[in-house]
Amino acid sequence: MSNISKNIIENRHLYKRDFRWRHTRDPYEIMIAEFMLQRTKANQVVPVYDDFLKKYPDIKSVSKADIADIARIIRPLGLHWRSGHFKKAAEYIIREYNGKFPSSKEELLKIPGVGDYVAGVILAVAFSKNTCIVDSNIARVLNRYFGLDLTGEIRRNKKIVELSDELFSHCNCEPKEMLFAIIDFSALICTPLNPKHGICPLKDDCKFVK
DNA sequence: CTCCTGACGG
DNA sequence: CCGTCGGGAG
Repeated sequence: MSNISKNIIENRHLYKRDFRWRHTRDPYEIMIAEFMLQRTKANQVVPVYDDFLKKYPDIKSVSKADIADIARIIRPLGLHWRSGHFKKAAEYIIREYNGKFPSSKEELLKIPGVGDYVAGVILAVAFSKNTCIVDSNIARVLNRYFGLDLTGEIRRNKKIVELSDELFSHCNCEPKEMLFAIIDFSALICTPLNPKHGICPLKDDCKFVK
């Protein structure tokens, strides 16, 4: 495990991506990005994220927003039922926490629209807390690397969750660095179709290649 | 056709 | 635990 963890960080330059939402530790800006990124490609989110923060720069402005206007802004992303989450989450945080984000997973999970993944990202990025984070990409990488041969919806598989937990606990870096590194690795190298084995820094230890 | 930094209701 | 939501890109 320390091997894959180390390799993913050290070869970061091979698959580095950069996004605006990675330059903030403001939980509000992180939450907005994560809402938009659910089942959605990051490049697709870029212009929408800019538009959204321009109109709704802080949590108070969203709490007073017109949901129809939010829906209009995020329409290019699909999954339009998400538009309600933005306002409900903002209202909830203002009502329960006077506008200041809580820093425990238990509390974060009570925020409308915030599930296991978004809560984990907020903890890791905004509060530098090492927590288990599993998305469909991370699950795919671990499934392949360790030769688990799982199919279908593998994100909630117990073994995958354990491995991800180990992966993050073995990283001697900010948890967000591991998060961004493995997501970029999975998006650019360990792709769903036609993974790029030729330039993959993990191929020597990866059971999927063999 | 599959897939995208998932969350929710049933 | 499982089906579903969704537009856009490849």
